[in-house]
Amino acid sequence: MPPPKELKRIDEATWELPTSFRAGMLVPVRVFATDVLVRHMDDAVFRQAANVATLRGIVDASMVMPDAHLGYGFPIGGVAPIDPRTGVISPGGIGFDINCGMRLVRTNLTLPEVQPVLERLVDELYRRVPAGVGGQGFLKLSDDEFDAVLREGARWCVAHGYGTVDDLDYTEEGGCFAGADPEAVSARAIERGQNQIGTLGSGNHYLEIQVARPEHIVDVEVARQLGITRPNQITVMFHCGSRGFGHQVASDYLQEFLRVMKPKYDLAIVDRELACAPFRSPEGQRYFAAMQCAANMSFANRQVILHRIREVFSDVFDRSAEDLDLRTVYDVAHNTAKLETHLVEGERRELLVHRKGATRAFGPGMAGVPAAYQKTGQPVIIGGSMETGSYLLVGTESAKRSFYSSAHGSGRTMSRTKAKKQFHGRELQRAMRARGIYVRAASYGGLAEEAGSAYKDIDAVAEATELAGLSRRVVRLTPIGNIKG
DNA sequence: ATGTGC
Repeated sequence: MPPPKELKRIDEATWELPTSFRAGMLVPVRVFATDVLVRHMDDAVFRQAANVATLRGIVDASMVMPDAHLGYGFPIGGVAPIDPRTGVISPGGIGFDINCGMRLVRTNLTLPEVQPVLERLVDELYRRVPAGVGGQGFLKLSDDEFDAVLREGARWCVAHGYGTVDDLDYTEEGGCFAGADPEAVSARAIERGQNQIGTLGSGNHYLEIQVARPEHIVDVEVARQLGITRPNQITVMFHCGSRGFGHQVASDYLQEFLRVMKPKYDLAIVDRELACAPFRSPEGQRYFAAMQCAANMSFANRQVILHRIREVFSDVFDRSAEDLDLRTVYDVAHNTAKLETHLVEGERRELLVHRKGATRAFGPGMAGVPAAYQKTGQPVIIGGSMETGSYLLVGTESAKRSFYSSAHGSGRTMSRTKAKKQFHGRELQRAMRARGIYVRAASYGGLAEEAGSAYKDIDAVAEATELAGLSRRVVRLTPIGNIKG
């Protein structure tokens, strides 16, 4: 389906849908994408983004990132800044997988050192990082310990031997959202999440061994400052979130919001998937506190996964993790809502920025960017499909136009069902091995769903992200080993 | 995304 005829081009990679597009729109829809990406965007994305534009308290625009696709209520790749004094908080604008995010880890190893042991490395990682639906971790936490994880996130992990202070310095918010309150979390969510720390999950969650080929370095100087210094340097990237825990938190509050929305707050919504509550209401505040628990659970999850990665590399290379210089380049969330101060029409305003399938992308010099990256800007990670590669980028000053938000991945072009029919897991695994990518998967059906051709062209997404001014490319990372959830 | 849907 072609994009709606009301969509007007503003510049090379920016488009707008005016408020006349549908009844009730308070602000326009702003789409950041190239001509090709806009033409291939599911038309449901425009409809959903227009629905988001009707939410109480939305400021400036309902925004769409270059990799956007259909989501629950909001598009995946959607950004909505909402006034916290007058507006709402909506779980559909954050996603079921709260603080789903990416972590990039660098090593001082290069391809010739890793190639001979690649299969053993991937097999060991597959053994030590549980993947798949319902996967349970090695960490058995007491009720009190899990409570502390929800309050402290990755900080708890580092305090208990799973990582270094350095990891926290290179994690968004230091790996801990400050307002987390476990009192706001249901017993059922805790039951589901308690044994899931250190697990990858399923769907498009993965753990990947990558190589930074010299010809794929876009900005040598920035790459150097981010620790990518050697030709064919090996990196490890993984993508996962808050597992059943975040899913339960989202489900609990969606139900509650649907009950109270109309009778208690006279909130009318155009799609029930946009269920929301006033941010300042008791229900809104409790969801915000529970959502931050899930964000912290997710930071802890990625921190423990890194600990396992260090153990595996250390075993396989018979060298310490310090000696292998296994360091976090950055850990960044792409499913959150955060209170941030932004400049709107010359006025500084505190806004609740919903980012769903959208990466925070702070520019150089901004508070919240690690000291070592103050000059480069915050690292932004765009995860591609397991066959094609991923990008490391950095935030820019010009990203103020998206409230400092960027793309987060490739975005699907083919439904999971269609991909499963078209591809076969086992064959795909064989074909990938022949092309130099060794992949282990929790399920062959799940592997088929993640075939590279079921996704948008990652190069096109990264290029559009840069053209729209949302961030700047640093290096493209190519997979050589992959663990699929 | 998810002990995968009403």
